[in-house]
Amino acid sequence: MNIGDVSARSGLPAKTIRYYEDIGLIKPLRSANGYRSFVAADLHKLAFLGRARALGFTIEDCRTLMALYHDESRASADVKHLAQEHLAKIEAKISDLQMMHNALTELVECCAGDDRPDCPILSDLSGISSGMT
Amino acid sequence: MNIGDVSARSGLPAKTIRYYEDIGLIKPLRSANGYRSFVAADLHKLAFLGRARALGFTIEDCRTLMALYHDESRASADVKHLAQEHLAKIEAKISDLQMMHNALTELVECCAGDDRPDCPILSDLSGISSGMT
DNA sequence: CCTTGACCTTCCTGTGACAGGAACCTCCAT
DNA sequence: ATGGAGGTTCCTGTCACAGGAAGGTCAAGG
Repeated sequence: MNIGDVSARSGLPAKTIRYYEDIGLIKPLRSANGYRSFVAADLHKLAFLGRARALGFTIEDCRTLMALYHDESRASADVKHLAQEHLAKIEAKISDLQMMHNALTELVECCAGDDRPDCPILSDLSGISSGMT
Repeated sequence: MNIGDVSARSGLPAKTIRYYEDIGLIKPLRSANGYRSFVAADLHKLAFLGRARALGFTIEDCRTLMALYHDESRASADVKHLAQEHLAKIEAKISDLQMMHNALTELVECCAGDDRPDCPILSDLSGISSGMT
């Protein structure tokens, strides 16, 4: 199977698949013409990677997860631990974004949004302490 | 004022301040010895940038916001519009992260986390359709 | 006067996970 | 033979800086 087919089946761009080979996540064989030649196991790995990436795991996490997947003697605790650390990072990001969202929403609600120049958003950015809690 | 003082007062790393000059966000004067020489207006701009960045605005957004701030004839609608677009992006990111969080939380909760190899997280990643809703 | 150390300068590289595109090769159908 | 759709490698760009090398500058202490 060529990269185009694999791309269509896995939903991953060909660029991404080549990149994954570059960094050693997959090792497809080569045909005589130099084309990458993918087998079912490669497809399976790519699908695994696609799902792990969709859950937000980093490439290095993916590498570890794949290693664990292929390690018959793994402990599920290791997987769970990795996932929990990842969850903590997600929660931190959500928290950051939520705080930005709250602050920005309040400012937006205070802005008239008309053709006059007065703007609480700019006032806030410029360092006016609004005094409102 | 030298970059170290400005860094301490603004809370921005010296690296960041130099970068902001590189990309034209600030234009501090130079002393005879080649050191950057910051005045109050520079400090004010950096504080503005720091707050805008803390709200998650991109550098290009910051550039626009500063231009609007210095434009006496601006319409607050323009500022509000920019902020609302940014808010929409924040909401999209939160939504993405929230979905990851939900999916991952469910998987983590189903994982025993002991020394046995069986792991629903890996099963899911490998493509097992759990059938559970 | 000399040195030490803190501060400053520029310049180059690396980050994460690819996307875009150039230049070129290969295959299949007509 | 040719045209077009695939494939290949390689280089650059993204975003907002961080890290570090190599070297210049300044004030204080011996």
